[in-house]
Amino acid sequence: MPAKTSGSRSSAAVEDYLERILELINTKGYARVVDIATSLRISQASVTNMVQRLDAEGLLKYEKYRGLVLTIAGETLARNIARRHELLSEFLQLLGLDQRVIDHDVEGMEHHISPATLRAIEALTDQLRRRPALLARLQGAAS
Amino acid sequence: MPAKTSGSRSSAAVEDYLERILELINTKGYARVVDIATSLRISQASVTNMVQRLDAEGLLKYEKYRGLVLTIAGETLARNIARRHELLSEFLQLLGLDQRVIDHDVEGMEHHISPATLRAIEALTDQLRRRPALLARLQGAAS
DNA sequence: TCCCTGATTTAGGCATGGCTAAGTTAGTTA
DNA sequence: TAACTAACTTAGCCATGCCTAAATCAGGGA
Ligand SMILES: [Mn+2]
Ligand SMILES: [Mn+2]
Ligand SMILES: [Mn+2]
Ligand SMILES: [Mn+2]
Repeated sequence: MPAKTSGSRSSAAVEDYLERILELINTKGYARVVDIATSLRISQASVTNMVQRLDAEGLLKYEKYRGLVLTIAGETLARNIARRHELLSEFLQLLGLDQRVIDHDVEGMEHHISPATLRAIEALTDQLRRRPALLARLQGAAS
Repeated sequence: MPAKTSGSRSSAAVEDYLERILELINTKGYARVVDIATSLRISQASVTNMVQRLDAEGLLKYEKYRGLVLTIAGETLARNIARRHELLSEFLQLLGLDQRVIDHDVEGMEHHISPATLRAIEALTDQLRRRPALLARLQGAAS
């Protein structure tokens, strides 16, 4: 595994971990292995493994048996994926989709949205919010 | 590897292979290992491997050193993913995004769109086509 | 018919990201 | 302070997919 200065793109798994870790820190103040595992519905062993990898990649600081904190790089990535999640979710909510469907689809789609696409969907969402009539016409297709 | 009667969800890789195979068959009448490899930019060895797996899963019929044909199940899946690709692509084109960005994002997103979301985006696309004014207001954010 | 060569397959590896089972650690509690 | 236990780590596996290098096959030309 190279030193990973800044080049390599993050995988969907890495993004999901960082997103969840940030969320846990924001809601309960810390993110322990067991919390992350429960939240992502994977084993504690898998979390330990990934956390050690994220530490090696400089996305968080980890002390064995103790705890972890995101680095600036890690928090930046986490906020970025969180934003994609949030925006996509709002967009699909506007279309009247069932929240379970939204949660499922967004969790996958969020990893494949480039900045330009994100901006475009954001702009569209803004416009749609001002056009309830148009949105009403969409409801027939929802969920 | 279980018999795979019908239950297990297809992976993104499987969907990409099937989509490309169908496209090759539609454009040049057949899909050879070398064509699939070139088209997906992966090695011929990887294609042979996957093709044998798809045969085992009943998604296509494969004769070693000869050729392959999609089964009904395989063609159904292929048409399904092709449709998701097409629809997402049209939607993003409407938003004025650069085609390279679209191709890249769609290739990833298409694997995470459930039927309900697909219908909703389809309905939205239909409505947007009739509202050039609204779309014009979006162009500032594009690519 | 025999050979050449492009197409294909096989063999062996590697990275990612999961899992279970079996220890280890450390904070709480008696 | 000694032990209990929840949290954590380690060890060893597995599936998915992709790779390169080394065979093998098969169709067309000499
Ligand atoms: Mn996700
Ligand atoms: Mn997410
Ligand atoms: Mn794809
Ligand atoms: Mn596609």
